[in-house]
Amino acid sequence: MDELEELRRALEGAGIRLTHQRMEIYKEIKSARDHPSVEVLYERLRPRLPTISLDTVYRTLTMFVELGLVKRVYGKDPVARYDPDTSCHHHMICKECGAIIDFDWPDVSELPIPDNVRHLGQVEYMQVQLVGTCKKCQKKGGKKR
Amino acid sequence: MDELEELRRALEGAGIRLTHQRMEIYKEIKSARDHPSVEVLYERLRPRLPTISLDTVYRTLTMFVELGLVKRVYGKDPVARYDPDTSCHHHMICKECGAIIDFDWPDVSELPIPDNVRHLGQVEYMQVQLVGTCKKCQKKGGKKR
DNA sequence: TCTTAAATCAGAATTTTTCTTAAAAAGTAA
DNA sequence: TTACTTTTTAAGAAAAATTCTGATTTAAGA
Repeated sequence: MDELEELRRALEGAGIRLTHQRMEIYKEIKSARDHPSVEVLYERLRPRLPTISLDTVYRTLTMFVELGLVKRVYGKDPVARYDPDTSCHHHMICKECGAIIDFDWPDVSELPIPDNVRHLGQVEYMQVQLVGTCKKCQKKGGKKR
Repeated sequence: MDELEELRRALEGAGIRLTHQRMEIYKEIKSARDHPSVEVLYERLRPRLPTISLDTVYRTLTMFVELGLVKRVYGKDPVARYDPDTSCHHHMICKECGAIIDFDWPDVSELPIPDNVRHLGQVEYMQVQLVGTCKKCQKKGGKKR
């Protein structure tokens, strides 16, 4: 089954055109496992799409977020990063290197949102963030970067 | 007991001077309940400290984060915001207006970090993010911002 | 194929954050 | 206090991230 089917349907449903750039950006983010920023995705796309503009990557990812195709997340810096996995999962964020690492925690994922939160508004999704130091940076020890 | 005692001790422990600006920034962030950005804090401080620079607010808050006096969080935008509450609690983030609202969820707060996460690194703290639409924006209905 | 609205590119503009440097303030010792 | 040393600050410049503007190109339906 075509991996672009989800994109095709989402765009059609919203009356948005399926362009070459959108397909390539979709493929790139959907195959990423490191929650890349726009800048990083842009650099990965350039070999294939030498004339693509940074702005197109920004606009397209914002659109993907609005369509629910990807999620926008933040790590240690004020830089938007994108997560192709829209299912319920969680993130470990490294304070040193900024890595964002996925993990599962069914005990939390399966809990219902408690009643005392209902009055805050309508919840779309829930995720846990663990902030700390990743294995790699622990080994390096001390402060880096 | 002096509300600035925590600041005094943290700075002393790190060999950092206690200045007028640091005291005022500390008092301002510690009394805030809306997770303000640097820009917002700066505007709140200006009436009292007309010559303070934005850069001082940035530097000081970064220092407070490193000392563990406050936490840095992100909501819907790529703008750093600061949380004076360093105890375990969670956030509801409104996609519309960007509000960050505190809530408690003891069932999660009291869970131990699961074993399959140990190998990811050392965890300093954990928090849940609920992303959705706050009560106020629900009432307004439709897209706003 | 033609038409037209939508999308893209390139560069400029904005916004957020950090850096540089000279001046001011804080701590120390006489 | 005064003189000396070091840290901190303010101001503006610089850098980084994101969004906007306007001309050109493209997708998709007639």
